[in-house]
Amino acid sequence: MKNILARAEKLGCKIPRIKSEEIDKKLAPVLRLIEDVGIKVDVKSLKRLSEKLKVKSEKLRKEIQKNAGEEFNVASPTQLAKILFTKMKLPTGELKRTKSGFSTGASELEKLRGGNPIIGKILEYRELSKLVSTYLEPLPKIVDENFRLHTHFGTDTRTGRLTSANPNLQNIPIKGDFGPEIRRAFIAEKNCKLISADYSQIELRVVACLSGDKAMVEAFSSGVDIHSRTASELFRVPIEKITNDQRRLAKTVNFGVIYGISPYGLSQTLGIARESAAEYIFRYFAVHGGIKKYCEEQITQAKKLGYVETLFGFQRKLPEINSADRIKSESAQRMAINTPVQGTAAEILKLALIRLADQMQVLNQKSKIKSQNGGVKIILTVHDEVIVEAPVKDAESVAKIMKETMENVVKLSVPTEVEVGIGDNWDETKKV
DNA sequence: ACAATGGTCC
DNA sequence: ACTCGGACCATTGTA
Repeated sequence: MKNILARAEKLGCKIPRIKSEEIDKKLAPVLRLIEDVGIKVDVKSLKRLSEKLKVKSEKLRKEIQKNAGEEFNVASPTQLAKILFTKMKLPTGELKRTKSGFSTGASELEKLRGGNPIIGKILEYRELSKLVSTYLEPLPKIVDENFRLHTHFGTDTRTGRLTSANPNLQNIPIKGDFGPEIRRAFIAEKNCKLISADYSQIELRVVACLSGDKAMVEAFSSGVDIHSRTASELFRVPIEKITNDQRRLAKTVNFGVIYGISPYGLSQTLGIARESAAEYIFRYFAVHGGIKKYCEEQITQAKKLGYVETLFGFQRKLPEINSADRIKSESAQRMAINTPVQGTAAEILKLALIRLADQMQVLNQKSKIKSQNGGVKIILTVHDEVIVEAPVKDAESVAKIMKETMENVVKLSVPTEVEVGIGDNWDETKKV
């Protein structure tokens, strides 16, 4: 059995000769610098939003209790379940169970929407209180004297990804009504811009590369929208006739592939029957034989050698793959599929960070940029994204350099496209 | 102090 | 008889 790097090179990839441990060693000082620089936050707007959402959520709490006809702790899943299912006798037919009773998780409550107006209010209450208690209240308390937040990165993950903690800046909201508003509070210093550069579909591109799947390599090389292409394959419809719903479903299937897809898992996230999910998977693998083969080979290797590895040699042991417990062995099988994908994508980003840090140092030594506003600085990274702060006048050229650098850090068998955006705040960098 | 539950991100 | 991968954090409720 050939290892993953040898296979990739046979497929035409140009991979720098560096091991994952070496990458992490070079990365350490880069991460330290990013942590020390930090990212500026508009504390006032966070506090303003916090107060606003607290008022809204308090109103909702009162309405919920009124509907329930009782004062109880809405934040307590046990008390909430008692109200919904014992007192109000809402239907529990299809609902998932927890150890103590019926689940009140969002995906379960979603099934009860329309059944009673209390459900929507609970979901909205949860959304608002989450934002307030996890982001809006804590973050302003931990900014430094320059209103900057300093995260702490870690490298001790099962796949080689980075972690971010105290605070975690890798799960700052982006969706919903208030996600963008929160991201608008992550701002550039005076006379500076934020530049965000993120790899487009990096994990799927890695799948294409590691598997050599012809249809997928062709899709990425031609530059079509990958989810629409998948939808066209699944529904056997020309790509121009794909509906939004079809594309959304195909997107979920594509993510499923990265995670080590199973009919049950896919049916859960799509909220469809297991049989339908199985049919989609069947169709997917009928078109993407190379990916099917990749999955099988990863499982075979894990069983034989006890581990799987990434393009740069990071290894993850998977002893449970030979377990008699099917739950455990199948879980290990999905890890065997996912770890090389997620891990390789992480390594690509790490290499990009190292190269970017080098380039920034060179840029800052060309005294022009240097003196003004402290020069160009990497201030955050979020799995497939790098955010830089740069003087306004340098923003355009820095953006170009970032795109160029990141796209060329490795040569996969498909293009590694990077999207860049410039703005006064994090949200703005994602627009246009 | 710790597990369970739930939720945010990529 | 039911898990789609990887993280961190808040709250509740039990120990």
